[in-house]
Amino acid sequence: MMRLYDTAEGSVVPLKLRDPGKIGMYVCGPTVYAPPHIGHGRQVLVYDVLRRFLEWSGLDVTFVSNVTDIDDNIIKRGLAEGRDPAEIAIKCEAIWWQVMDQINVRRPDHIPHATEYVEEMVELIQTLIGQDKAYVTADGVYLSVEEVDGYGLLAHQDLDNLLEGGGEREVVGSEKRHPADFVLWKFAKSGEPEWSSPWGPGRPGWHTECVVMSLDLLGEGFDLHTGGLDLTFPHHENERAQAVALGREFASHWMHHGFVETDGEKMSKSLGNVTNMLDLIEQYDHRAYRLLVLQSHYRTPMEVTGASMVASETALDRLDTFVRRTSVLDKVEVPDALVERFRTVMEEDFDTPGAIDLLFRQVREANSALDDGDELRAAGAAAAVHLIAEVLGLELGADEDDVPAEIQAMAEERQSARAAKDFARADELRDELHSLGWTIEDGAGGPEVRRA
RNA sequence: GCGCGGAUGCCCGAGCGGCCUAAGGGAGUGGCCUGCAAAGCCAUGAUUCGCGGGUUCAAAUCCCGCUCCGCGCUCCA
Repeated sequence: MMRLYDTAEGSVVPLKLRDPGKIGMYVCGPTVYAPPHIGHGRQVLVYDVLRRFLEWSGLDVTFVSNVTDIDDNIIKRGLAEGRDPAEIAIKCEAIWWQVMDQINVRRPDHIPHATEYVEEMVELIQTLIGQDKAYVTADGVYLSVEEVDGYGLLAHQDLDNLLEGGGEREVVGSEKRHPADFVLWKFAKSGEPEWSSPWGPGRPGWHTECVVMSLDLLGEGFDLHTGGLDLTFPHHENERAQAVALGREFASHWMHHGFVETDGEKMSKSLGNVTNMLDLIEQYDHRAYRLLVLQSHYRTPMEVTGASMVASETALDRLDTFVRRTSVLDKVEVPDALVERFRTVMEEDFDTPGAIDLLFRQVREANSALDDGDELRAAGAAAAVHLIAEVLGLELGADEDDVPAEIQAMAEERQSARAAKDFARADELRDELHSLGWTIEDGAGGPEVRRA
């Protein structure tokens, strides 16, 4: 039984399922107005791994992640660059999926777009107005937060506290009934994209999107709602508020992941620590960031620097070398004890660092066994490594390039030189191969040539 | 100001009352192996867990105060 920290509860609790054997999860997806950054990267990686693990556990997972393609940020950028906001959204979404493919993040089962759900959103707002839980003002339609039981559940603060302090929330000169009331429908200013509604042309508010789409695709009382820590309030609070106002059961479990930090150091390409996923993938092994994300617990802040990316790549080399070394072993079943350890670790608040720990221990176990000539023991540990890596979405053992004839010839010449104890010539050839981008290692089974 | 979370070796990062003489990864050092390397293995590395108090037979882990950092209270993964 999976246990997860629930933001509403403030503690780790069993993840209860509405329908046994099935789980519906809603992951707040991107607003497509810029390329994904490493924060998005952590987000998609965390939930991609969770999904893979839940499926491996035998659950039938419905994974929904939206694309926000109506938003102030998109409009703002369109205005600034004199472009059609819709075109920006389409382009940015294309880049998003391109990045997802490159980092081996699986596509959601459903990808609802805000633009496809405007009618349903209007309907929802209409219902709320009919119940006098929402009201129309000069600039839009607002939800009356005081009508909502337990508003502040996720924020862990009451309404008064939420209003004090640093926020720039509009209070003075507003027609809002309560300062915390939030917008469900924004009337369009001239030049802005608009959809028609009974109250006037405009666009839906961000918080309305996700309630409508999650309830539509996953149904009332769905299992798991996730997102970044920053979405807890107001976004998720306000989604819930609308559902509660409507008298509908919303998500039963709230999961939030921590932020990515960069040591106060400016992230820049020249420093080798970049914030943009496109640059990150270009500069490092596309699996390196996944491994890095996996190595820290999803709820704690995580440090990303060029150095940690390089460290992650080196660890990946170790894993790839291991896979190469063990590929000749007979395939055996993963020992039950290891399967259970993996499951136990992961089920306790999604402890991926614990899983990575287990993974590397098995690597050492197998290498050690191999050094001792115990292939059977090595095969079991190696099988565990493959299982864990697969469930975590880590692709190991990169494809080997074919060795060209001339490279092969040089390797053979080196071997002859070694046999003749002409080590000077042998080392010369090894250096030459290296400068051509090839590595040669003398293993137990003879020299092995591969791409450096 | 209020709320939530973080501070652990050279770096990343687990641990969250006794199994901690603190996991795992990366870097370093010594050794085995190797013609030399590489890979791999073994060993080594925090007597200490931001600071100051306290509780306890026992604290990195609990409580109080403080410092610094992040997030939220406005759009944000």
